[in-house]
Amino acid sequence: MSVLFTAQMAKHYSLLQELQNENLAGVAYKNRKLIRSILTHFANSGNATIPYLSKLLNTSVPKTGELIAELIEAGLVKDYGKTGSSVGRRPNIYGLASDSAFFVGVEVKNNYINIGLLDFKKNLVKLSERLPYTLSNTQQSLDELCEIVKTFIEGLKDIAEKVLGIGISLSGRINYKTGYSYSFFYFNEEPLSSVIERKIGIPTYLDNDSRAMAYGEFCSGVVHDEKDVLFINIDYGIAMGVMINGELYYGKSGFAGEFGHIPFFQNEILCHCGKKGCLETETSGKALIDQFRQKLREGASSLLNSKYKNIDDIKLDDIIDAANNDDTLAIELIAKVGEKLGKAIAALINLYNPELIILGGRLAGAGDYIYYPVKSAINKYSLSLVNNDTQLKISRLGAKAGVIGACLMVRNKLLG
Amino acid sequence: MSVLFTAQMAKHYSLLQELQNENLAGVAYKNRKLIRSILTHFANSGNATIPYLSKLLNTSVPKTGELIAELIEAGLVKDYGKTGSSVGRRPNIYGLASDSAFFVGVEVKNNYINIGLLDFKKNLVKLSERLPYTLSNTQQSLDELCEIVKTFIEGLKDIAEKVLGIGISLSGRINYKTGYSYSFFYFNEEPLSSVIERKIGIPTYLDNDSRAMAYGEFCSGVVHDEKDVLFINIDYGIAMGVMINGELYYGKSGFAGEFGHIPFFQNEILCHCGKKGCLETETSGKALIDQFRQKLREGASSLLNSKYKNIDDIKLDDIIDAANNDDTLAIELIAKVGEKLGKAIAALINLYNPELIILGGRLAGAGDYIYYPVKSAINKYSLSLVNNDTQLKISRLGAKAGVIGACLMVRNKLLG
DNA sequence: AATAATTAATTAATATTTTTATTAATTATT
DNA sequence: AATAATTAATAAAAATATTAATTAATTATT
Repeated sequence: MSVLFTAQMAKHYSLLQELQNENLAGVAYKNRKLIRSILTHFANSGNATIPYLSKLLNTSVPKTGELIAELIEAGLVKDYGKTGSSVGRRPNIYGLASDSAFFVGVEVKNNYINIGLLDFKKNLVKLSERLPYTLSNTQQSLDELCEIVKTFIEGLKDIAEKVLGIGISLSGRINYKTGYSYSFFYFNEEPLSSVIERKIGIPTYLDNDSRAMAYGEFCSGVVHDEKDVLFINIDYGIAMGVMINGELYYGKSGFAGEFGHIPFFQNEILCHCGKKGCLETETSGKALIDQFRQKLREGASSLLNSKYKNIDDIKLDDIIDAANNDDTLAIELIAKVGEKLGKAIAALINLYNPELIILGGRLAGAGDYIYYPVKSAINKYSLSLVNNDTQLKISRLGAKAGVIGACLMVRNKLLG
Repeated sequence: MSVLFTAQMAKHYSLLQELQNENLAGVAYKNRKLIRSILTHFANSGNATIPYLSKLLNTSVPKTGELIAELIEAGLVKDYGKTGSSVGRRPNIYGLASDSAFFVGVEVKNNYINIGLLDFKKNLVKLSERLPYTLSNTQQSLDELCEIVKTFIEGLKDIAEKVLGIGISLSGRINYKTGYSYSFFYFNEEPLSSVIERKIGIPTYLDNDSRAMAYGEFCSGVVHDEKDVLFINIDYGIAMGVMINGELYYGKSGFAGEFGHIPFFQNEILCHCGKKGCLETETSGKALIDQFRQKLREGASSLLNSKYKNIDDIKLDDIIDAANNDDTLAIELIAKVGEKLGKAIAALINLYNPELIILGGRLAGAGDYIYYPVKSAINKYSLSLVNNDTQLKISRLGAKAGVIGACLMVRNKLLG
C-alpha cells in the first residue's frame, strides 16, 4: 500500500498534523490559525474566493493568496476555476478537495451497526447498513465491534490510507471530551475511545447517539442559519441533542439533554433508569408499544391483529408502518404520545427559547401523525410570545442522521 | 462642567469610541482587537504583566508593551508597580484605572428603585436603595423613572462625565439585543432602550431582572471558574438566568429562562400568564403567601398571627423573617415549596448538566430552610450520574445582585 | 468595435511585527 | 559578598504583512 503514498500525500498529512500541533507560537501559530479558519470556512460554508476570504479573516489579499497556495500544494484545497459573472474580472473560487481525506462514522444499535464514509466535502460516499451485530456489555461484543469497523475500512482499499478519523455513536451516557462511556464497555481505566483507537489504529471519537443524530441534522440536515436548535430523538427512549449558539452543548460532563428522564408525570410506572414518573414512561417508543399491546389485549382492532399471532412480537416499526397505512389504533396512540410529548416540549421552549425544534428518531417516521399533536400541545402549553419564535420540523436525514452525524463529528473535530 | 474635561480625558474617550467603531480594517482593526482583548482580560481576570499578556494574546512583547503604553496614555490603564517575588527580574503589573470610567445600574422593582454606581474595576462605589417609585405601565411612570436616574447621575458631580453607560433591569419579557421591552413601556415603535437613552443622554441597555441578577452572581458573586451555571430567581414569581460556556444565554429573542411558566403541575390554579399548571402556581413567593394565608385562615398558628390583624397584609418578607425566627408554619410551607421546586430543578439538571445551580431572589433569604428541601428533592428526582456534577449554592450578592448585575451588564457590553 | 468602468491578481514599496541580541533587575547559590 | 541563574524590558536587526501601484480580465457603455 505504501506505493500509493505519494509525495503530495506526505505534504498533506504533515500540514494536517501541524494543524493539531499545540506547541506553536509566534508567526507559525498565527499562520496555523488562519489556515484553520480557511479550512473551517470551506468545511462549513463551502467554496470561496480570495477577496472574500481576505475580508472575512481581515488579512491582506497577498497573504490570503499565499495561504491558499500552500493548501493547494498540500492537496487539501482545489482551484475550482472562475465563478459566475458580475462586473469586473471574475475571481477564482477555491474549496476543499473532496478526495483528499475521508471520515468514518459508526452507529452502534442494539441489533445492528451502520457504517458510513464521508469525503472531505461532506458527501456520503459509502454506506453499509444493518451489519449484523449484537450490542451487549461484554469485552467480546466490544472486540466484535472493532473487527467490523476494521473490516469496513480495509475494504476501502487505497482510500483506507486517507481515513483521518472514526466517529462512533453509542447510546447511554458518554463524556465526549474524555472519551469515557459509562453505560457500555466501561471495563478499563483507559477511556473507551483510546481503547478502540489503539485496536484500529486511527484516531477515534465517541459520542452519544442522540447528539450524533442531532449533529448530522445541524450540519447537513434541516438546519440552515439557525443557531439555537433542539433535536428530539424519539426512539425506544427519548433523548435530546442541544445546539446553542451554533455549537453542540454538552454540559459539565457531556450528559446534557437527558430529556427522557425528567420527572414529568405523577405515575407509578418504573423507568429502566430506576426512577418513577420519567417522561419516557408515557411518551416514547417503548411506552407506545406497551400501550398498543395493552389495547390489543383489551380487544381493540388493528391491521396488526392479522399480521402477528403473538401480540408481543409487534415492534415499534410495525406500529409506525400501521399508522402510515391508516391504522386507526396506531394513529390514535401516536397522537396521545405526541400530545404528552408536546407538553414537555412546551417546557423546553420556555426554557431555551429555541429557533427550531427537530423531531427525529424512529417515531418521527410517523410524519404528520406525530407532528400535529406535538405542534398543538406546544401552542397550548407554552407562552405564545416565546413559541412564536420556534419552528417545528421533522428530521430530514431520518435513519441516516446517526451515521452522518458520527462522520461529521470527527470531521468537525479535525476541521472545525 | 466642561472645565473638568482634560486633555487626557479627550484621549480616553476617543480610544473608547474607537473600540466601538465597526468600520476599521487592516492594521487598525487588528490593533483594536488586541486592545479589546487586553481590556477584557483586565476587566474579567484582573491585573496582568506584559509577558503574561504577550503569551495569552500570541503577540510579541514589544508589541504588547506598545499597546499597554497607548492604554496608559489614554488614562484607561495604570501601572501598578512590581509584582510579588519569584526568580529573576520582577515584571510590572498593569490593570484598569478604577476611576477612569463608571457604570450605572438601575433595578426597577414594583414599589421602589435601586441604583448603583460601579467603577471601572467592578467596585460598587455608590448604592441608593429603595428610592420611592411605583412601576405601572404608563408613560408617566416611565418619565418618572428617567427623572430618578437623571437625578442620581447629576448628583455624582464630576464623575457624571465619566459614566459610560446605564444598565436597566426590568421584569417581564425583554429582548436584550434589540432593546425592546414587551411587558412594560411598550408604547413606541422605537425600542425602550433608545427612548431612555435619548431622555438621559447616556448609552442605555435593558435586560430582564432575573438575567441581571444572574449576571451579577456570575461575574462577582458565588461563581468562580464554572462555565455552565443556572441561577434561579425565587421571588414573587420564578425565573432563571442561564450561563452557558461562560456567557449569558438568551435564546432566539431573549426569552430563554422562563422557568416559572413551564407546565409542571396538573392543577387548576390559573397563573397570571393565562395558563394553568405553571410551576409558579405552586412553588413561588406568591404561592407561598397564598398557602400561608390559607393555613392561617384554617386556624394554624404562627408568629405572624399576632403581628397583623388582617391576614391579607402579610408579605413575603414577613414569612421569610418568621422562618428565620423559627416559626414552624413558615418553615414547613417553605420546605414544601422547596421540595416541589427541587423536583423541577432536577429536570433542569437532566437537561443542562450544569456545574452549579444558584438559588437567588427573596426566598433564597430563607437560607437552609429552602436549601435542604431543594437539595433533597434534586437527589431524589435527577439521575445520580448527572447530579453528581452539580453543586447547589445560595446567592452571595443577595438583594444587591440586581443592581450589581445591571452595572456589570453595561460594563461588559463596552469592555467584554 | 472601442473605451470606460470594475474587480481580481500580481508585483513592488512601505510599514509593521517579530525575532534576536543586549541590558536591567532580581533571587538563589557558592 | 560575589557570582550564577533567571526573568523582564529595551534596542537593533530581520522577517513578514500590508498598502499602493500595476497589470489582467471581464462587463457595461458609448
